[in-house]
Amino acid sequence: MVLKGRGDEGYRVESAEPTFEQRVWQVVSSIPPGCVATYGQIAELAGEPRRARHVGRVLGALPKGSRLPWHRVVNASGRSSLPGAAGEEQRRRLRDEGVRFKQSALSLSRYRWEP
DNA sequence: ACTCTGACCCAAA
DNA sequence: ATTTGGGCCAGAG
Repeated sequence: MVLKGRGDEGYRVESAEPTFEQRVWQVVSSIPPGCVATYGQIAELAGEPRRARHVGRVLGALPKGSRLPWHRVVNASGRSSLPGAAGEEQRRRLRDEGVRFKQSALSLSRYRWEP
């Protein structure tokens, strides 16, 4: 249970409805192996269309050894949005799940997760 | 209080 | 195939 101060409004308990961040975690964790989802798709599934960017921010804030399958999230063009080594790491993990790349881009029509 | 910057997206040009 | 402009808004300085 998390208590969060809000200045002049005292404290409130954050355990009732999940925050956007928590919904993102939930959605990402349910992407099956060998499938991918786009940032925009995650945002939409989390109930906040047009907030794709924030999904990226949430994922970027994940703790180092997170068990969340962050590598299954790619951008709308089927590419990794991570720079350099991180991007290669993501592609490596996806290849390990059977995803094939064509010049560092995968086919969304083929691998996109459809809940 | 304000500016800058994004693990983004998409329609239009 | 590429570029551009607008939408979005939480952090960091």
